[in-house]
Amino acid sequence: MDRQPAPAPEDHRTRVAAERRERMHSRLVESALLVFGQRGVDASIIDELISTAGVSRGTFYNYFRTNEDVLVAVSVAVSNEMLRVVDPFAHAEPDPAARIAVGMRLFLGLAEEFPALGAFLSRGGVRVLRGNGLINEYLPRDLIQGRDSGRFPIAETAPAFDMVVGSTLAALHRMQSGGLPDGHASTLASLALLALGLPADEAESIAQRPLLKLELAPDSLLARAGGGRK
Amino acid sequence: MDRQPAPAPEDHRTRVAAERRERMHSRLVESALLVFGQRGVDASIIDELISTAGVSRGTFYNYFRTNEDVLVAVSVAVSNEMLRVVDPFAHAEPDPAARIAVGMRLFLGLAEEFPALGAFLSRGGVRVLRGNGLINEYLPRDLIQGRDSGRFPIAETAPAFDMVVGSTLAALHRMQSGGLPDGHASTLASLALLALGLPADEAESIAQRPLLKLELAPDSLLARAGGGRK
Amino acid sequence: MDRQPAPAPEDHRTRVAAERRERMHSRLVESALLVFGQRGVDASIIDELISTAGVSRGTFYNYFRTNEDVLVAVSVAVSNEMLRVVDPFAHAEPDPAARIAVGMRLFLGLAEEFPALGAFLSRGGVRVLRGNGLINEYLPRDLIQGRDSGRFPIAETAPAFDMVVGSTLAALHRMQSGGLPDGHASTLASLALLALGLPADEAESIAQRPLLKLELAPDSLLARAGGGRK
Amino acid sequence: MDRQPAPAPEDHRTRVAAERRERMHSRLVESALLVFGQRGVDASIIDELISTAGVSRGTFYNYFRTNEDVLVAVSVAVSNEMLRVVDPFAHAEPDPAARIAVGMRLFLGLAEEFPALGAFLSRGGVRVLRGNGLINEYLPRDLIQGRDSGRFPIAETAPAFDMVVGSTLAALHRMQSGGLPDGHASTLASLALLALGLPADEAESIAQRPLLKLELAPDSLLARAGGGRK
DNA sequence: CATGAATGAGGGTTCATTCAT
DNA sequence: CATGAATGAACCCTCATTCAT
Repeated sequence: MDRQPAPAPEDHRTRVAAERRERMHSRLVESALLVFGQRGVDASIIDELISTAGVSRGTFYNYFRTNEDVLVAVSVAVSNEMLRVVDPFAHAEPDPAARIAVGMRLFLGLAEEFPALGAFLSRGGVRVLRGNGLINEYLPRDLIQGRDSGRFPIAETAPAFDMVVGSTLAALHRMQSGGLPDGHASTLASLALLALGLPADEAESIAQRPLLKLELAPDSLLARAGGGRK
Repeated sequence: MDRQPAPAPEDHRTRVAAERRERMHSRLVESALLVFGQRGVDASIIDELISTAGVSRGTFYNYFRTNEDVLVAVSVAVSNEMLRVVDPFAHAEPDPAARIAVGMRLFLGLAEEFPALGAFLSRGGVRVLRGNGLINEYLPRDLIQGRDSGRFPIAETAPAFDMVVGSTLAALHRMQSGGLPDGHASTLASLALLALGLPADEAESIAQRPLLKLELAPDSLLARAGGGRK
Repeated sequence: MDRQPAPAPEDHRTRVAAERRERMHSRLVESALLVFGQRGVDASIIDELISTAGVSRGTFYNYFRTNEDVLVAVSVAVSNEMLRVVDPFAHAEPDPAARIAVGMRLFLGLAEEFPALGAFLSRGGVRVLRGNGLINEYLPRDLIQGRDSGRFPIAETAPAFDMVVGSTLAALHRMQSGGLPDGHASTLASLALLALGLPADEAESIAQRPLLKLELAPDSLLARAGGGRK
Repeated sequence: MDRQPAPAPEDHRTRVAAERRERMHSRLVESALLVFGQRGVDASIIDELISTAGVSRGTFYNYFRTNEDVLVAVSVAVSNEMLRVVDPFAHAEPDPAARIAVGMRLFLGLAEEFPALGAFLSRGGVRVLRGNGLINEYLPRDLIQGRDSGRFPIAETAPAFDMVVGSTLAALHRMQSGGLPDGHASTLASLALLALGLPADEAESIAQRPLLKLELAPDSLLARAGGGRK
C-alpha cells in the first residue's frame, strides 16, 4: 500500500493552482473595471487597483505587465459579458431593424443598470470597444442584411454604422453626466431606424417594444463588479 | 528724443509688452494643439510642448499653471476658430435643417483639412467640446427652431442632439483611423436629416448641396498650427 | 513481498531520500555554475537558475537560503573539482617550480576546455577563489618550499604569490574576451618562473613540457555542466 | 541708456549655467567614486549616491541615465586623473623598464594614498580599466619599445602585459584586505622586471629607486573625493 | 519676462523570500 | 519534499513645479 504511486498528485496540485490563478485573475479584472470607470482608462491605476482588490503589488505583476494589459483584459471580459446577454435576443429576432434597436437599448440599459460598466465604457470610449463583438460583428452583419434585403435603402453601411454607434455613445456620455430621461434610449433607437429608412410609424413601434428583463449568470463580472444593480 | 516728457511712455512699453505676451501665448497654444493631437490630451505634455514651441520651461509657467490650463486654452481657441468659420454660413442660411447639415459637414471638413485639428478633437473627445459654441449653442438653437417650426416632428431635442453630435464624432474617429470615404460626411448628414423627420429626397438634396470653400484669416490658429492644408 | 518484516525500512528509505537530495543538490549547483558564468555572480539569479534546473521556486529554498549560499556552494564544488584534477600531478612532481608552472597551465587549460568554468571563475573573480585549495594551500606551500630550498631566491612569498595568481587571472580575463593565443599559458608560466629566479633556459624548458591529458570522472561537475569539452 | 540692448545677457546666463552644470557633474562623480568603492560597481547605487552627494533624485537623472552611465563617467575621470599624475614621470624617464616599474609603484601608491581610489579600482576590477590610458596605451608602448630595443628578450608582449597588469591588480586586492607590507610594491616591480628579462641586480636597483612625491592639483577628483590622503 | 537647474512626489518594476497546498 | 502563488521591500524613472539668476 505504501508502494502505491500516489494517485496523480501533480494533477491535483496543478488543477488547484490553476483554479486559484483563475479566481485571482477575475478578482483583478473586476477591480480594474471599477477603477477604470472611476479614474479613466489613462490614469495610473496600479496603486488603486491593488488596494481595491486587496492584493500586493507583486501579485499584480504576476498577472499583468502594464496598464494597457489590464485595459485589454477588462475590455475583453466586458465584451464577452455583453455578448452573453445580447446573444439570446439576437438569435430570437429575425428582423435586423429590430435587432439594431434592441441592441442600442440593451447597451444603454446595461450601462444604466450597472454603473461600473457604464462608467468604464464611457471613460474608455472607442478604445475599449475595439474588440467588442456586439459592435464590430453583430452590427455590421445586421446593417448588411438590412441593406441587402431592401429593408434599409442605403448604399453604404459605413455612415449608418457611424450613426448607430455614435448616437449610442453620445447617449452613454449623457448618462454619465446626469442620467438619461425616460424614454431616451427608445427615442434614440427610433431616430436611428428612421435614418435607416424605415417609415416613422414602424420605426416608432419597433423602438418602443417592451424589452425583456436581463438575466445574468450569478458569477458574472457585471453582477460582481457592477456595484449591484442600480 | 527719449528724453522728451515721454508722452505716456508706460503706455507704449505696456502696449509692446502686451503684444509680446499675446504672441507668446498664441505660440504656446499652437504648439499645444499639435502636441495634444499627437500624444493625446492626457499625455505628459510639457516637455514636448516647450521643445516644440522652442521656449524654456519657466516661460511656460509664466503663461499657464497646469496641464489642464493649456487644454482649456486650446479648446477655447479651437472653438473660437471654428465659430469664426461657421458663423457666416449660419447667418446666411435660414433653414435649420440646412444649417445642421452644413454644420456637420463643415466640422468634418475642417478636421480633414487640418489634420492637427482633427487629431486634437478626436484625441480630446467630449472633454474638449465642453465649451464649443458650435455644438452647445448653435445646434440646440437649430433643433429647437426646427421643432417649433414643425420642420422636425420630434418631441424632445435631446435624442436628436445625441444623434447629430454622436454621428459626427464617430465619423471623426473613423477619419483618424484611415480617413473618410468620399461622400461620407454628406451621407451622414443625409441620415441625420432623415432621422430628424425630413423626407428622403429633401434630406438628400440638402445634404448634397455644394459647400462653399472655407476662408481662414491668415493669422488663424488653424492656418498656423494646422500643418498647412491637407 | 512488501509485507515482509521489511528489514530496516527506514534505513532504505532514508538512504534513497539522501541520494535524491544529493542528486538535486548537484543539479542545482550545476545550473548555478552555468548561470553565474553567463550573468555574473552579482546578478539576480534565482529565476534563471530554477528554470535552467527545471525545478520550482520552493525547491530551491529547500536547498539554499540565499543567493550567497549558492555562490559558496558552487565555489566549493569548483574548488574540489579542480583539486581532484591537479592532485595527481602535484604528488608526482617533486620540483616546486614545475608544480607552479603546471598549476598555472592546468588552471588555464581547464578554463579553456570548460567554458562554463572559465566564465564562472572570470565573472566571480577573487571572491570565488577565497576557499580555493589550489591557490590558497598548494601555491603558498610550493613558494615556501622553493624559497627554503634555495630554488627561488626571494625574501618574501607574498609578492611572488601576487605575481603568480595575478598573471594567471589576467590571462583568464583575456581568454574570456577573445581567447588565448597558442602558447600563451606556457609563456606566462615561463615568465613567472623567471620572476621567481630561475635561469631563462630552465624556466623555458620547464614551462614548455608537454602536459598530460586531463582525466575527469564521468559524473564530474565539469563534465556535466561544462557544456562539454570545447 | 535704458534703450541699451542689455549687453549679451544670454551669454552671461548661459555661461553661469554651464559652470553650475559642470560643478554638479563633478560633485556627482566624486560621490559616485566613493559609493562604488564602498558598495561595489554592481550595486544599486543611486539612492546612496544622491544622499552622499546631497542632491535630489531628479538631479541625478538630469546628469546620468543609468547606473552604467555613472560607472563610465567615474572610470573616465579616474583614468584622466591617473594619467595627469603619471605623465610627467613617463616623459622624463627614457628607459621602458624604469617606466614600467615606476608605473606599477605609482599605481599602487595612488591606491594606497587615496583609499577611495583604491577601493574603486579594486571593486571595479578590469571593467573599470577598460579605457584606462595608463594601462592600455602606456604599458603596451613600453613593452613594445623594450622588446624592439632588445632590452626585454621576449617574443610576445601579451603574456608580459598580463603579468604586469595581473600582478599589480593582485597586489591591489591584497591592499584592500589588510594593506601592503612595506616594500611590497617595489618587490613586485622587481619581480616583473626579472620576468621581462632584466638581470637580477638591475631589476632590483631600478625597482628600489626612490619615488618622487606625487603632486595633485588642488581641485583634483582624488584630492576631493579621496577621503584626504591616508 | 526668460531661463534652465533642481526638486521630489508619484508611479512603475523586479525579485528574494514565505507559505499554504 | 515539491510546488508555485503571494508578498513587499527595494529599486528605478518621469515629469510637473519651483526658484535663483
